Amino acid sequence: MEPIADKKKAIFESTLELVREKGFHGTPMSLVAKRAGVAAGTIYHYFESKQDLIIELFYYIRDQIIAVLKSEDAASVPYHKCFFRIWYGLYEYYSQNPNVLMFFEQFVNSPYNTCVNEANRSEFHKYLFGFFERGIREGHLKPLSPKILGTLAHANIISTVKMYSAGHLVLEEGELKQIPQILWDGMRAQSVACKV
Amino acid sequence: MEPIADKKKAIFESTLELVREKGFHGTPMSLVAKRAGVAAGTIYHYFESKQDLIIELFYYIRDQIIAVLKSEDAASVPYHKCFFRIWYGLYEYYSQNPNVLMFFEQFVNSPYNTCVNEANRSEFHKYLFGFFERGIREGHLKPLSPKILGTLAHANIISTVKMYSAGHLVLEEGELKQIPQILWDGMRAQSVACKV
Amino acid sequence: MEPIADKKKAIFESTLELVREKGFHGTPMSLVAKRAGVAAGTIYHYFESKQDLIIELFYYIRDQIIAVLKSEDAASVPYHKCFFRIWYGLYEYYSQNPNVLMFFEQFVNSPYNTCVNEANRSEFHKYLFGFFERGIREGHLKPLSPKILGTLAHANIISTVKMYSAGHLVLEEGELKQIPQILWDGMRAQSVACKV
Amino acid sequence: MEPIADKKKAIFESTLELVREKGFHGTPMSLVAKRAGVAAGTIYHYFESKQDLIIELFYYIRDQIIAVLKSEDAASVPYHKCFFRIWYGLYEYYSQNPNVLMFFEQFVNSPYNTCVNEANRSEFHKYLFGFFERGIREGHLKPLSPKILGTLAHANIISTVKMYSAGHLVLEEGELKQIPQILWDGMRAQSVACKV
DNA sequence: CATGAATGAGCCTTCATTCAT
DNA sequence: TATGAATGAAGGCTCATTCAT
Repeated sequence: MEPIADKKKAIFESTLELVREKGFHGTPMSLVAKRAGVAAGTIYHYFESKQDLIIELFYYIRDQIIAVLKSEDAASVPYHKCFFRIWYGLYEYYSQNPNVLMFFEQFVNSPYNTCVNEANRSEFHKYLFGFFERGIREGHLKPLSPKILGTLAHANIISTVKMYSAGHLVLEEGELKQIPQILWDGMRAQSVACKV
Repeated sequence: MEPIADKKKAIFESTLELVREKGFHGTPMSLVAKRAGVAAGTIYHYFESKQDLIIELFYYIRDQIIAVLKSEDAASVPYHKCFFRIWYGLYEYYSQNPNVLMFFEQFVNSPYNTCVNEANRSEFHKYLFGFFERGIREGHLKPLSPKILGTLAHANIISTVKMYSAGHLVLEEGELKQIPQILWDGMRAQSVACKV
Repeated sequence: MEPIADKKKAIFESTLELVREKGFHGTPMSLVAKRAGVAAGTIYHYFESKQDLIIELFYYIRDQIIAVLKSEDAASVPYHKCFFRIWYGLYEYYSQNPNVLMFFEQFVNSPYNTCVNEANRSEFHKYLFGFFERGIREGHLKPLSPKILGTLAHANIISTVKMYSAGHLVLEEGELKQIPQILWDGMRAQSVACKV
Repeated sequence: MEPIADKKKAIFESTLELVREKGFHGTPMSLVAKRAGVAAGTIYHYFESKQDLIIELFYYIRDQIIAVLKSEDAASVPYHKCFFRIWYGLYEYYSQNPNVLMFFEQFVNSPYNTCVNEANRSEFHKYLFGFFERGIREGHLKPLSPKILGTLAHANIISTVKMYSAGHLVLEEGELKQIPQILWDGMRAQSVACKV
């Protein structure tokens, strides 16, 4: 992976900020350019169109998130522990990159989403679902579809971040840690759960 | 609540369809008008501006969802049962009104959202959180913030609907019913859970 | 043929003038609008795009020229006389509508031309060639392809008008009338020509 | 006349091709550069501006055409024969260089044309008209203005080439040769014509 | 109330031209 | 000489909104 050109990165960051502040529609290319410190025309050296910029930005972010997933998943660590590490890893990433989260949410519910081919879109899901598939196979989780468990888990993380961002979540000492616990309690194989 | 004028409703439905098909940005007033079978100017007799139309539509939908909540909640029914009835009620509603769900998701992540005052926005949450507050108070659920439980539950429902809409969810006999079960298992008071 | 809306005609005339003055490329829609006395957006009520405007204008003009042809051709008049009447008729029309001529020349040598389907483009030629076909059939003209004779005749007329417009043609009493004479002398059946 | 630098010639040829394919407006400097195999900036070492490139290209072509004229005109050859040789010479040149013809036609009807001073523009005409002036003086042609005869003759040639390029001209054995004949029959002094 | 032609600000995009390397 | 990334003015087009009918 070669390093991304400075200007290109500046354009990405500028877009990310503006989309959060004003939404896709409220983010003209002229403003993206100004905040990135480049001329309007310059964007078109790096991206074919606004749509292309948005989609490439999506890939750029997706790769970051995949990197988080990979760094927290390890076959050598007990599954239970990985589960919580991934939860916290993604939680941290999204919390510290609120621009990313809002961009992602808007992207998914936008017409741009339909322009991303299936293979590219689910690169992230491949990793995520893989982790849950393993949990099911090894008997840690309820025997449902990995897609279902993965999707629900991700939704749980994102909702938590959004509550926090919106100021609705009081982060008392122990409150945050109970949220992945709810998820785990719901998903773990019940026989194990009640053996205690 | 007086009944909504026919044209107003037609405009609402037209907007809802178009926003799903083309997103906010791809939904010009002229198209809303055409599909609603009215002239462009007519919309401005019912709504002050496009923003006003969007926000009023948000309220219109929110009220439908609140109605679902109310119809499934009943103090006379065991809490556990209400929980699942609400889950299924909202699941059904969103499934059968996919326009609504996409509109909602887009609305929340749009600049329009910031124009809705806090009181109005949380009308729905008041009911939702109230239900979870009761569950905690009566000892059915883990003693967390009702906001957290309510938000997580709603995210769980919406994710399920979206999986289904995207065709990722195989609705085998028993698969669907396990999803609210995951939620319940995660949220219920653990002492109770393992007493069995 | 219903009368053309006032605004539409104003846009046509404005375009015609500007294209002569500044060429296709030097004629922005904003200027077309300003000179036509309408707003820029208004043009797009009447035409889908700049290309559409140009092409419709082409048809508009073509119909005027066809009308000239038709008004001068008459089976009841001796062929020789019709020939000269048509020559003068077109010459007059082009001379008095120099905007039209320059537009036409530019249109033919522009990429827009390829957007006009064959049938539409040759509506004018159908009439023109028809006249020469008759001349050949009746033995007035050399037995060549009517397409060739028609095309050469039209080029002759246009060249004459352009010389005049450029100021290169001194319109002495008898000079102009010798030009169609050259054409006629070249095209008429030789046996007849030298019988005299 | 020093020989033209290789790159300069490549730029000329590239421009010529592109103008035919896409018209003036559809021929950006960046594309000219790419097809010529040079960088965009390089063009500006050879030409001051796009306008300068176009105008210099016009002269470049004009000189080629003048060369054709000169090579076919010879005082030692009977006038009648020269007339046909020039006709065929130009016809051949334009037919084999269709890029040239389209460029020329577009140039004449473009705003660039007004930038060429009169003296330069009519360099070609000087030769052309000179030939017809001689024809008149020597009694071979009708006693009209040489400008008129020359212009009509040139238009006749160009029309023929364009018919051929468009595929409208069936080049049967004898058909082509009748076209300059038409021209000659029209222009030659009539007393001579009918003496036969 | 209803209409829809008209408006014009603002957006995405192109492209002739420059200049640091 | 040669390069090509960068510039930014200008153009085509959209669309929320108005208003005369």
